[in-house]
Amino acid sequence: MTGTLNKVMLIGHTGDDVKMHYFEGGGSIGRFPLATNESYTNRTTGERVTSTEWHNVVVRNKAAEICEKYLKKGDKVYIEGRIKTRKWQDDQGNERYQTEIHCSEFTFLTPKNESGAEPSGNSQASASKSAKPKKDDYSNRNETYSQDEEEDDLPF
Amino acid sequence: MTGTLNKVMLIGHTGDDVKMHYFEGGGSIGRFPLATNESYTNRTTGERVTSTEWHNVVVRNKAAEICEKYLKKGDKVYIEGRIKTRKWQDDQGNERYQTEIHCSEFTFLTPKNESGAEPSGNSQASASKSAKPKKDDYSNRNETYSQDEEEDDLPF
Amino acid sequence: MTGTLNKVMLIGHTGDDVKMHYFEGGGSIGRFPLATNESYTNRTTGERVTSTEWHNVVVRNKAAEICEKYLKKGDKVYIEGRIKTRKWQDDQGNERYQTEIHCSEFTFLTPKNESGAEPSGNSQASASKSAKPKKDDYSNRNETYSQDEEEDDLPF
Amino acid sequence: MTGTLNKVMLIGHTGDDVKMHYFEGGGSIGRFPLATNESYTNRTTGERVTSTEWHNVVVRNKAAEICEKYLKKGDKVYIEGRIKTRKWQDDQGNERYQTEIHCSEFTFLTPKNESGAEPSGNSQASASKSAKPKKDDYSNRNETYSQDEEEDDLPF
DNA sequence: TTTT
DNA sequence: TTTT
Repeated sequence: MTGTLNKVMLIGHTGDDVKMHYFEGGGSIGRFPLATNESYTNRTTGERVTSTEWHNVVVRNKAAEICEKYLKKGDKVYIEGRIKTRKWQDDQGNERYQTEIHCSEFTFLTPKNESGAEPSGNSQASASKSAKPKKDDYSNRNETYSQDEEEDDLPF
Repeated sequence: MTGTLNKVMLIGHTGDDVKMHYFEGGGSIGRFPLATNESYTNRTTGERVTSTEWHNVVVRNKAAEICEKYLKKGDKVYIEGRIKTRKWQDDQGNERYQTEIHCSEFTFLTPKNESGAEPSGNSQASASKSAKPKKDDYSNRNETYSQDEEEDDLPF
Repeated sequence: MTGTLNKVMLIGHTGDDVKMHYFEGGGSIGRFPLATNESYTNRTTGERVTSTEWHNVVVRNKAAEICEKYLKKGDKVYIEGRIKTRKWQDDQGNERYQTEIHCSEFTFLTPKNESGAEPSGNSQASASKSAKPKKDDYSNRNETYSQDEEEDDLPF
Repeated sequence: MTGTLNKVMLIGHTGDDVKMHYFEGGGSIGRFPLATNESYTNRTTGERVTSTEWHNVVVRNKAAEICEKYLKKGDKVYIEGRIKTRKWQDDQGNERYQTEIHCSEFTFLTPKNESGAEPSGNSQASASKSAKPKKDDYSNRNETYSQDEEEDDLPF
């Protein structure tokens, strides 16, 4: 609302497989860590320094299921979404914050035959069979997936 | 390094003035909170829900000084940068994390005469006087500022 | 398809009102020019040079109608979309190309009371009345609008 | 100037090698075509349609040389830059327009050993030898390159 | 702590 | 054709 923008674009490698969590109403979310790298030259020492930044990526519903199915640890992926910081309490009662990337769009960048684990069967089969595929039909692994932002209102 | 991308683009309103911190070597950083808003309709209740996301923006050196000078609490601004999560220890010795947006580019979006506080003097004066302005000369408030990413290697 | 990305993000001022075109099947498109500005210092002369870039923005259906209603000549707006180059033939039979920005998301950045022309009536009224607003209900001018990318397959 | 934004982000495959052009003063530009793909389902026929969009990418100076050296036809690359439409006259005296993507940043996405043609020698050698590498030293193919936007004022 |  |  009110003319603001909250947009994140990442290209990185996943640090783990997608961990799914299913809700009672039928919704689901998937989570996985994504690493991006920075490298720069330290001005005083002239040394090349590399550092890794880890992002907590969150995907929902159909998109989560697609990621769980096709995205394997170590794969390269483009992620678009927004930043969301969740507040929680640790066991000492302290307020803690966790910043997450809520993903609205993604594109797999690891070539199909190089992915850590490959789904069996042909992921491209279904599209030609269905005259009017639903919006969340994801028949082709090699496609940009765009999450329908309004498809749910899960409490997170 | 290795073909990754870590990019954030925000349009929001600042929640406070820029707080500066100066280092001994001459470097400086500025920090300010930036609010973005989300609004969606709760599917079950049909209610319109609005929520605010707060981002910790960090700017460095010359860019920090420009923001301190021209950016006032409540102003609208476009921020581009990267996500960086800093680790720190609280007084109980727990590891804590703080996610920041390290700004590399910004554009003021609040019209000049509407800004909360206006700098005295003419911010456009210097450019025409100097035949070869330095890269970090920011003579015009109404310009996109692009931080020279390699200009320092401050320990943050 | 195949893991590509085609993304444009613009903040600029509209050079004209939105021109609508209605199709027989009920679809519509709107077009308007958007100006972005660049300014840099000529290295040899030390002069400050300003240049304007004009973008041909194309919006469709409901989004087009919202833009037509609320976006006036001179307004500032954030536009997100993709680049599309259309081929056409001029009257001498030459192949010509026109590059357009097909808009999928936008956010008005001109404060409500400053817009060139204001719609009469309260644009915020409808949301609270309808328990389950349709996705393309745009009851609030001050909101990011996200076009449903798959809602049509118009031949352009 | 004046708080505008002109940003393009592409991930695509190059359609050709980089064509270089050298200026007398020492500057250079490189040009290459970049393909992005779109695929959607035609609503009436239910058919899967794929279309390719070609972008004219322009890089300058050091960045151009790096692209010429490391980027081969068919490689996947991330390109960031701005849209610029050039006006020219055809031989019939008609005004023609050509839209280009002026690249300010890029990241190679094709794994090193898969690129069409590999540079001989070790592209990582130079950094460790020089204590204070120049900003435009590009010792590592696997890095995001950020063009110094103000390094020249070529007339294009 | 912002804004509409 | 916009804006500052």
